[in-house]
Amino acid sequence: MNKATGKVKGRRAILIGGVPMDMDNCPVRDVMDHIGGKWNSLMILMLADGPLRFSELRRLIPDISQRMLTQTLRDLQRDGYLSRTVYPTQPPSVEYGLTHLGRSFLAVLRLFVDWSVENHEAIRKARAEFDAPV
Amino acid sequence: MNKATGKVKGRRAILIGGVPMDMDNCPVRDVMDHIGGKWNSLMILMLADGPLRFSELRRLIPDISQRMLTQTLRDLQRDGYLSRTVYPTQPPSVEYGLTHLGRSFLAVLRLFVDWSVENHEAIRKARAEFDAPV
DNA sequence: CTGGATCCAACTTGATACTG
DNA sequence: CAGTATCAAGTTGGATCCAG
Repeated sequence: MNKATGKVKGRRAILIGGVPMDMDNCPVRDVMDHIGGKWNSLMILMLADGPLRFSELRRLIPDISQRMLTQTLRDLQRDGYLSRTVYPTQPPSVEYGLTHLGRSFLAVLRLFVDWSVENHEAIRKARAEFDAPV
Repeated sequence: MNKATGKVKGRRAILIGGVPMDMDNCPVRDVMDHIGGKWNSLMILMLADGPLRFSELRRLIPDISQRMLTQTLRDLQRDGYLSRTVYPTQPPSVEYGLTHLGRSFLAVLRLFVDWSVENHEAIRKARAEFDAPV
C-alpha cells in the first residue's frame, strides 16, 4: 500500500472459505497495512499501562528515530488507536494514550504476542530443520 | 529484517509493561516479520479448509504472481506453518496444507480477522475525521 | 505443472539538520 | 519539547523468461 496516496494496487475479490472478500477494500489488509509497520504494535504495547509523552516514548524505545516516532504516532492517531493531548506549557508537552479502539485492539495484540512467545521455539526449530543441509 | 541473511538491524532490550524484551531476538517481531508479508496470512486462510495444490492456489488468488506464490509458500513451510507434499505424477503435482502449528496460528489469525471486520468502519471513520480539512 | 533466476520500480526506514 | 524537511540506503513485490 502507498501510505502517501492511500491507494492500493489492483486487488480483486476472492473467496475465503466460500466467503467473498473484496481485495480492493479488505478490512484485514487495511488494518494489517496500518499496524504491521515496524513500530506500530510496539507503540500500542508501550501505552498499555497509561499515556506517555513524546520524550518518554523516545527514551523508552531508544532505537526508534525521532522521525519514525512522530510518524508512527500520527498514523496510529489517524486510525483512531491513539489520542493526542497537547498541554500548553512552555515548552509544550504532548501526551499520547490509547483510545477505546486502541485498548480493544490491544486485547487482540496480546493474544498474538502470547502465541508468538509460546510458539517461537517451534518456529525456530522448524526453520533450522528446513535450512539443514540434509 | 534482511530475509537473505536473516540478520536484523541493531535492536536492544526495552521494557514492555516492566517486562524486558530483547529487541534483537524478539519472538513477536520474528513472527510478525514472517507472516506480515503481503500474502502470507491470506495463504493460511485459504488453506484453512484443507490442502490445496499450487495451481489451485494460483487460480483462487488471481492477483498473486507465480513468484510470490512460490516464495510465500516456501517461507510458510520453512517456519513450519505449512506442509508440502509432492506427488510423483507426470507432470508433478504438489499439495500444501496447514501443519499443527499452522492451525494453531489460524486461531489467532481468525481473531485478528474478526476484529478487523468489526472495527473497520470505526477506523475508516477516525481516518476521515483526521483527514478532514477542518 | 511447479518452480528458479533476473531485472527493476515502488515503498520503507534511517541519519541528519533545522524550526516554533 | 515536539516536531518537519531532505537525502541516502535497504527491502519488497511484480514482470518476465527459463527449466525439470
